[in-house]
Amino acid sequence: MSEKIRRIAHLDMDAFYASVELLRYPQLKGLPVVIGGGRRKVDEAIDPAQQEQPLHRIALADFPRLKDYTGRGVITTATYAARQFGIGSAMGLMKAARLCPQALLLPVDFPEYRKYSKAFKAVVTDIAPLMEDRGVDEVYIDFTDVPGGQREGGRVLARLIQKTIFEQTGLTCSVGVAPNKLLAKMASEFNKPKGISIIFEDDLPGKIWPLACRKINGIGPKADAKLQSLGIQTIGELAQKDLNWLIAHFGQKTGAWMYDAARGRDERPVVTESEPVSISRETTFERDLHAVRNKAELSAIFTRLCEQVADDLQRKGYRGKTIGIKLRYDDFKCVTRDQTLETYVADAHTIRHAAGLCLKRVPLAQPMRLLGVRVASLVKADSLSQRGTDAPVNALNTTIDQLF
DNA sequence: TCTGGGGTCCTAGGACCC
DNA sequence: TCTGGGGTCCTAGGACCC
Repeated sequence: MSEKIRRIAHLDMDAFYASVELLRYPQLKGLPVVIGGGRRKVDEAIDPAQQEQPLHRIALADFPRLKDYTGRGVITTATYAARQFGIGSAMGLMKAARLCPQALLLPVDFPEYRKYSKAFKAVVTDIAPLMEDRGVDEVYIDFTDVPGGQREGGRVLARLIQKTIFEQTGLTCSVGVAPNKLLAKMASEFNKPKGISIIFEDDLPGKIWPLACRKINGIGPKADAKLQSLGIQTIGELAQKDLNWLIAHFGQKTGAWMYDAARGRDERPVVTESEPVSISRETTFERDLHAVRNKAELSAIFTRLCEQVADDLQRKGYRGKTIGIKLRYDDFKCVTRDQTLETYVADAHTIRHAAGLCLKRVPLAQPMRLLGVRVASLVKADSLSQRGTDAPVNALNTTIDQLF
């Protein structure tokens, strides 16, 4: 019997939101469909007489079209048929409407996607318990010690998971299995949709080095542009640079990380649980607002954001002591301010007060398009002193808590 | 009528302490 | 008086990801 080797899988649902919508609206199969905006905004694109109807009861001919949409918003997902028109995710809806006015427009329905997300993750953990959640449609799975996880480099187990997810949810996914997360993530992209890719260490020169550096999870547009300006296009070219050269150009941490990444090295474990670092709410306004001219409107939005954050904190059982705001001006420039309090809080009033002080430290002459409220330095509410929600957490309290 | 919302992590400077 | 460190916390900005 051969020795066990580390086998990490990355599983990525195929066109997740669109696939969930197609389960509900099979009549949309093959048509250009775009998902984006909220139901209310999308409603405005429907005949007023139909607006109270659930979408599934609206005839295909009456479905909202991209051309009838007005306002801000971006595309979350576009079906393959829509992509043929040059439409892609993160594109503005208005721009997409110019490219394909007749495309059908569906509102984003997060509760529905979450339902399917839970369902497919339950299938995964049933079969392989060491799963790391990477968002609504992605997970890492440690195959190493799972029965069958070593067979054919992980292909047998990947096939089983794929098949069971399809049986339970009707959704398809792609899986990459490799010696670590870095390579598994790249491998899952290889044969989309419904793909399985198995990568071993020896595959590095043949399958990884020809790829663009941008395929490395963690190299984004900025780092890629800088690499290109240094004459590096592929991961193979990156792997030819020595450590000190990379550190000189990208800094100690990033340089060393790039050096390892290009060699397919990554020791990060699959993490099954983690605590949140911050909780926030933000909103882009329907139109740009000005601190003086639109004071009442802004104030109402600001209060609502604080209430929502407070509600999120309480619902999830956290308190935080760093309160911050974020705003984006009409020219898309962004500023943040934050302030750390003496105590951990989770109530809307305290948050609103602290966030208000932050807002006062920011230039407000320019019209803005977005406002956000954030609470960080989180602790679990039940880990705090018993003496009620407002008990100060100062040095003395901490000492007492530790003593008893 | 360009450009959402919710996150994490890193850097870098200053304050303050040892 | 001058000369260094190291460590932690706080704050602002930015890259990146899903």
